[in-house]
Amino acid sequence: MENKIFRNFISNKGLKLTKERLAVLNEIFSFRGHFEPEQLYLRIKDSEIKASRASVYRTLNLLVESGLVGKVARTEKGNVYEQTFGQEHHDHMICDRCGAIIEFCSQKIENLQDELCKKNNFDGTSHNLVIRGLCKKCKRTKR
Amino acid sequence: MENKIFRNFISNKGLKLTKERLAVLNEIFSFRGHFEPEQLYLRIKDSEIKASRASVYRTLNLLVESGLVGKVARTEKGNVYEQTFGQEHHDHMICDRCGAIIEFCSQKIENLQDELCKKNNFDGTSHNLVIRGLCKKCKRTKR
DNA sequence: ACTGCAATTGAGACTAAATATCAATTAAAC
DNA sequence: GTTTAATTGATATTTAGTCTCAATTGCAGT
Ligand SMILES: [Mn+2]
Ligand SMILES: [Mn+2]
Ligand SMILES: [Zn+2]
Ligand SMILES: [Zn+2]
Repeated sequence: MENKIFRNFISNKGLKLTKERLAVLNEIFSFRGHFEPEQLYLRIKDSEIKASRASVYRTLNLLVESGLVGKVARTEKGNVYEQTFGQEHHDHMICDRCGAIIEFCSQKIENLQDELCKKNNFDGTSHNLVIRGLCKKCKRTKR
Repeated sequence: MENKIFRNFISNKGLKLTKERLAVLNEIFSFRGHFEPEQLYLRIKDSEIKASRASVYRTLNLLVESGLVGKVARTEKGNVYEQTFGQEHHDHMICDRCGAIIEFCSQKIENLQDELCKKNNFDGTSHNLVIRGLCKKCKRTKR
């Protein structure tokens, strides 16, 4: 399914459907959850059809552009991504100490955002809400 | 005023009030708006009392810890900061076509975020909400 | 199936933000 | 003034991500 959408996206842009791009796509959609480019590359490096670090980064950008993958946040270390196709929309809390990521979704907040867009004559298509702080565990071990 | 708060913070932590730290503080509070560490350093390098790049970064962290300065966002390029003392908190809508930035603040959303943090046992210290789409002007000229 | 060619790949060079090192300096407590 | 631990700054280091470019490959046209 995501495969079909990607093929469509690639062909629409006049690009080529390479085995490396498919390798990245398949690796991402072989599991659920958040991931960093480097980790993704390490997995692909040891898989059947490999792709270089450069290709992983390049394909990742294409996937974000296609809407199949989303950039969750930019942490101290780097970017964090997740598959978005077939996933419920949600936002994130990120622990500044251990990097733990908590997912949440508030329909009330979503509605208020829509309201604010209307009030500002803004045609909102996407949003990104990240709350930072300390997770339950790290809050206890503070200082 | 911010000067006094900083002195207090420094002395409470058993640190030293150096001319370099004061130089960074004063430079930041000499203007309003967002800034990047490198730009700040370049300004300080040419000012009366100088400070090295290392000291600028180190002092910036202290200022964030003290609450006088806030980390606005982590962009592709690096961190963006702003003075928070005496400033109203707000979030942003960004136009994907022309880059226009609309600032807004919703106390209702803020409250809902606090609620969600409590529910998740998360000690939230900051948040970042960006809504993307088309601004009033670009919505009209669509495609 | 063959050809032509622009798009793509990958190894490694490169960039730049941020941190670490450490000898020399300095704030401040006594 | 003396003492001492904190601080500074020049420089080295780290590292996520981009860039380069010769070799390769997907694919449109025949
Ligand atoms: Mn998520
Ligand atoms: Mn806000
Ligand atoms: Zn944590
Ligand atoms: Zn616009």
